[in-house]
Parts: sequence; C-alpha cells; structure tokens
Amino acid sequence: MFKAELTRIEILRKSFDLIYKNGYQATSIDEILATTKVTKGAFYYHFKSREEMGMALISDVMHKELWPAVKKSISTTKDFRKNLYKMLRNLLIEHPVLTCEYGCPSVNLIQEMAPLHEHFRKALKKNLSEWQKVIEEEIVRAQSAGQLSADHDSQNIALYVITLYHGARNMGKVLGKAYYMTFLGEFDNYLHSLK
Amino acid sequence: MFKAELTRIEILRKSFDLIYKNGYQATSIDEILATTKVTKGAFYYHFKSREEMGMALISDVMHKELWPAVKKSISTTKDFRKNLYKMLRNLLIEHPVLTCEYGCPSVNLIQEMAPLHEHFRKALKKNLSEWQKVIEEEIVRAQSAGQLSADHDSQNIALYVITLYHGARNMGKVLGKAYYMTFLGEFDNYLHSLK
DNA sequence: ACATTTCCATACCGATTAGTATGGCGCAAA
DNA sequence: TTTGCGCCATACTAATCGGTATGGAAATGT
Repeated sequence: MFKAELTRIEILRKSFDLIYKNGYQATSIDEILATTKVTKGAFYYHFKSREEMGMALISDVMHKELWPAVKKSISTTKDFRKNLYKMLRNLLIEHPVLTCEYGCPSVNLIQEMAPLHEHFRKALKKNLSEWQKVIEEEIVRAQSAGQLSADHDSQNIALYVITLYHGARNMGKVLGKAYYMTFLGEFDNYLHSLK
Repeated sequence: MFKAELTRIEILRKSFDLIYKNGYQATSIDEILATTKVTKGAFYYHFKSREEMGMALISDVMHKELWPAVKKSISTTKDFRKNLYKMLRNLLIEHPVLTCEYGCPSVNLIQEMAPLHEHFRKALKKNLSEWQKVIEEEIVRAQSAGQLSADHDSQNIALYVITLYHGARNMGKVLGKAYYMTFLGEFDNYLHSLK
C-alpha cells in the first residue's frame, strides 16, 4: 500500500518525460521500462493497458502537478493586464520544467490525441476549463473594478488568451525562444488595447 | 518517366491523408501500402527512406498544393482588417480539405516533428516564412495607405496573426467548430484595436 | 534485333510492439 | 504454521515495424 504507490508514480513520471519529448504514440512501454527499474509485470499490475496509463498521466501528473504551477503563475496585483501578462510570461519563460523546444505537454497532447481518443479529449478539455475559469474570474474582477468595460465577454477573452498561449507554444518550436519575447510584446499591446 | 510520377504522387497523397489524421509517427509504411495499390518495392524505389518521404511530403504536397490555397484566401480589398479577417476565416471555416477535428497539417507537423527532426523544422519554417511574408506585405501596404500607424512592426503583427491561427487550430480540436466563430469575433476586435 | 535502364512485385529479415501467462517473494491474518 | 493476497519478475507470443535482396516486366535506346 506504500511501496506500490511509489512504483506507480515512477512509471507515470518517466512516461511523462518521454511523452513530453517524443509524443504519446511514439513512446513505447518497453522504452519506459528500459529507463526505469520497473518491469513489465509491475506496469501491467498498475495499468490494464497503455491507454489507461495515458489517462492516468493526464489526470494525475498533468492535472495534479502541472496545474498548480499554472495557478501559481497568476499574480494578484490590481492591474489585470499586468497579471495576465505575467501569467503567460511565467509559463513561457520561467517555467522550471517546460522548454521552448518541446513546448507544453497539454498543448502537445491536444494536438496529437484529441482527434484520436475521445477520453483524452475530454480529460484535456477539463484541464483547459479550469485555466479558463481562473482567467475569466480575473477578467470579471477587472470589470467590477472598472478597469475594463463590461461590454467584453469574459469567457471569450479567456479563451482568446489561452489560444494565444497555445499558438505561441507551437510557433516557439519553429522560431526558438527569442520569439517568446516578441510575442509577449504583441500580447502586451493587445492587453492595453482592451478598454 | 510518366507512370512513375503517378505512383509517386499516389504515395504522397495517401501518406498526406493518413499523416494528417493520425500523425507522422503513427503512420506506417505498411499502412500506406495497404490502402493503395503500391507495393513496398515501388515505395523504396521512389524514396530511400521513410524520412525522405516525409520531407517530400512537406515540400511537394504541403508546399505546392496547400500553400496556393492559403495565398488565394487573401482578399485584396482596400481594408486590411477585412483582408486579414477573411484570410483566417477562409482557412478555418471554408477550406475544402482541412477539418476542425484534425486541424491544420502544418500546425500538426510542427507540433509533432519540429523538436525531433531538424530537417523537418527547417522545411516547415520555410512554409511559415512565406505566409508571414505575405501578411507583412499587407500590413506595410496598409501603413503606406494610412490605414495603420507606421509605429507598428509589420513582422511582429504578421507573426502574431499566424500565432493566433495556430492557437485556434489547437483549441478547435478540443472545443469543436463552434469555437472558430467566437475566436473570429475576438480576432476582429483585435484587428480593430490596431490604430 | 538486342541490350540497357526504368520501374515495380515478392519474399524476406531482425528488431520492436502491446499484451499475456505464470510463478514467486514478502507480509499479514487465521 | 499455513493460507491468502498484494506486488512484482521473467519469459513468452503474435503482430507489426522499417528496410533489403532479388527477380522480372515494360519501356527505351542502339
């Protein structure tokens, strides 16, 4: 009941690493086992299939470990523009695990798996909704504080900001880290265009 | 010198279909052969490896067939806002081949392959640069015509627009086609915020 | 007519894949 | 002490992978 949980986590962590760098479909179980001390018997004791492990990865690792970092990246100054800007900046530039080269695990998985597995799509959508919700609250707060016109649809803006992040993660893979800076510049322009 | 070119194209077209829907790494040569009348001997006569076929796919199919559609999607009215809006709208909504579910082949390949194969990254970057260039010209034209302040950096805006497209393609996979409309609404707001 | 090259078909290879079958170790309850 | 269960190790399978070897039909040049 204790040691077992450790091996389960070891499997998920290594899987996360490999899938983050090589993609879900390109990461084999044997490769995971080869780079850990876990054997195949242990793997199939904890997960009844490869797909179930993928689902556990989304809900356990990505949701429970990565998501808090996202939430923490949101400052709470009075200026909502500053808060949203810093949020994206923290995620793009300062994140301790994510790199420009390999992008964002969530974005990657959406791109690769959303059309192929409905379970995956729904699980990833759930992650997305939580982020969206937090951004929405920040928008609404700004509107209540008179920093932003109430005409704006908070949901639309929230989704738009997330869309920008997803796009930047994709473009960064081609253009390199330098692009993150020019992107953030334009993002700042956008935020200040919101009246 | 004639029939041979046909089989080459048949290979590339079917490869494009499968890779577009399932991803590059998940598409096997055997699967391509199974769904065409092409044999393995023919395949390896035209391409010395799987990777070379992938490169040919980027330069031949995507560049020579998809790219003209992109270029055609750009209207040439006087209003640059209208032109850019319609460009994204055409690509997202009206494109005859691309679907919301499977996204954009270029975006997909960038996400999957840019970190893994430097050749791929460069070839995809080249595609991107052409699109960027066309958008830049539209921005510059608008600036010369006094529709837009010369303070704006045309390159940054062009990349920003492409970033938005990439993000929308990604988000669409999770949220479905309906999101394209709300996205386009926010994109329109952005365009009109450019003074 | 013959020779040569282009283009493709078939059979095969070793490596790798997801998944299974089975056995055993350690520990707690009886 | 024995029984049972949680946890894992080893060995295996059938299928599939990218790639090769080889032979031959069809077109082409001489």
